[in-house]
Amino acid sequence: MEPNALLHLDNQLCFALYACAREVTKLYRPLLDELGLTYTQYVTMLVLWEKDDIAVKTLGERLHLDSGTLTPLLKKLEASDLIRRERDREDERSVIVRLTEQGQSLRERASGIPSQVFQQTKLSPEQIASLREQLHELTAVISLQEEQAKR
Amino acid sequence: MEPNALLHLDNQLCFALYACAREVTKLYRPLLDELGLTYTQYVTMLVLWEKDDIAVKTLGERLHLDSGTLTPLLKKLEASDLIRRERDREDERSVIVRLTEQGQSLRERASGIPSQVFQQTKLSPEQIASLREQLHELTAVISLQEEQAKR
DNA sequence: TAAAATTAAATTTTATACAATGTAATTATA
DNA sequence: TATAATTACATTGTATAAAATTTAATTTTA
Repeated sequence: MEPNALLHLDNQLCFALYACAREVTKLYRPLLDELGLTYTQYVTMLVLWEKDDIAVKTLGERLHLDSGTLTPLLKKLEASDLIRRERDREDERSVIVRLTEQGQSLRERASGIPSQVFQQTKLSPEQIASLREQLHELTAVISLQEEQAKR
Repeated sequence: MEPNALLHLDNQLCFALYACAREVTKLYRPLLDELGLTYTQYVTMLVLWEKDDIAVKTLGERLHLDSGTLTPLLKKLEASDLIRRERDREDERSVIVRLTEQGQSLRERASGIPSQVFQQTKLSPEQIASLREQLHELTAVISLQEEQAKR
């Protein structure tokens, strides 16, 4: 093997992931601009479109994001009238997020986005699904490691 | 098919990538802390360890990063005495980056990192290689799309 | 049940990302 | 060859990310 091949950029899975994730995000930008959303705001809305009336904590677990990222992001979505934030009366430590009418209806305008991006990837639905599952598994393994590392 | 299944978070390849990339980066953090590097600084050093004496432009193409990200990052690496930045005398528009002695020698301290991370992924070398190649291909396809979109 | 521990958000700090703009140097062209 | 176009980098502004700290609320426990 070549000397130090393990340190070569193109041999790093981490870099392949890092670069690919950013390129894919870039594909969304022009589409999301029309909705007035950033990519992170978009995935936040995806979660809420599936089920709103959830705590910031729950959102964070779903998105792998903590309050340092979510709090300002949610305030912006609230300023755009897409969501409302309200303290949970049962447990005042929690903040509950719910969609406004506008937030609900934005879903329709977003509904065409996945297929538009899909076309640009030039991958088959099977390739997409396979890649997605490999990544989900890897993410799950790593999340578990990090969970355990905390103890 | 379920209504709007295309908009479900777990069906998005983009989110699988986005979440996985961040989790993998988190795995590196404790290891890179010992070297005093952030993840982006680490991949920058990987490029330079392969070949230094290159322009910021070249670095950016290799890393898919622009000067808005690289300029401050390189200034920090210079402040840490790992690199030097110098105008190209042949073409004063370019800035050439080269490793210092310290930058060179940091390579040895970094050499064990890839295998340490590899172990934590619980993937076989073949699975890693396969996933990496799928991501490289997808990145290449998308980069090409974006290249063409500019015209 | 009062004190200690835990939890959920918010805040602060540091470091990316990237679009848009500015500037200086270089190259192309009328 | 003067000027227009291009190029490389730096700067500015906006939006993440994530660690660390703070605050307020809730739960556990001695």
